[in-house]
Amino acid sequence: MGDGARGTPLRFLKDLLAGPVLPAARGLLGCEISAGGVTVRITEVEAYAGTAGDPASHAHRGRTPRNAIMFGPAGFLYVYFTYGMHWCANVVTGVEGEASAVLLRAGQVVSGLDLAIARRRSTVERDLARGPARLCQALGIDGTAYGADLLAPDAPVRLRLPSTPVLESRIAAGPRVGVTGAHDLEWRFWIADDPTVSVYRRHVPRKRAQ
DNA sequence: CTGGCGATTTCCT
DNA sequence: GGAAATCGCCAGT
Repeated sequence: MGDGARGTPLRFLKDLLAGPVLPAARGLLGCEISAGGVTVRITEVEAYAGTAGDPASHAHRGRTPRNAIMFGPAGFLYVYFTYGMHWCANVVTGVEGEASAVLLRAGQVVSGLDLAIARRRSTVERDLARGPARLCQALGIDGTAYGADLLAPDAPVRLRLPSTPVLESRIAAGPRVGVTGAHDLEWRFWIADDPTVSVYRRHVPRKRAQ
């Protein structure tokens, strides 16, 4: 049974996610994520290296109840609550214990448009999943989806490869959004010229900052 | 178009 | 107690 999966799209996706986080992040572009009757084509992601010297990662200071799922195997969903009201979704990547993950920053709603519009205030189709919190809202993802197996057919949140892969030449890279430090790392990836990619805003400290 | 700011809860020091 | 991988609304250019 296990050998029967060799060479299949599922196996390809598993291997992609189990590998280094930067190729995994690039490979997630164009993939489709489905939840709550809505499917979104991923157009923008950010890589986080977990414990491997990335101060911006939630796992940088070690395992906590919130980030525990990141320390497990690849292909599971890490969702976190932030700014008092927003949920954001990550795909856990790499090997067990490494805690790397890819933040899903934006996408294009490709099915379940009515449901997505109902969950969001905006009726502007381009903005339905433009931003990590908006993407979760459009898909109806919240804390109950924490730890979902994205590759299981009966999971509440599912991930699948694109029907037509995104060409490497169409992938753009830049610094991560909202991250206080590590502006030199270009670990944000998006599909060039896609209108659903979120607008880049450099992180501005609210009060005094260094 | 750009930039500023309030909302509101959880997590961690 | 303070910051946080954000968003939507507001004002000014």
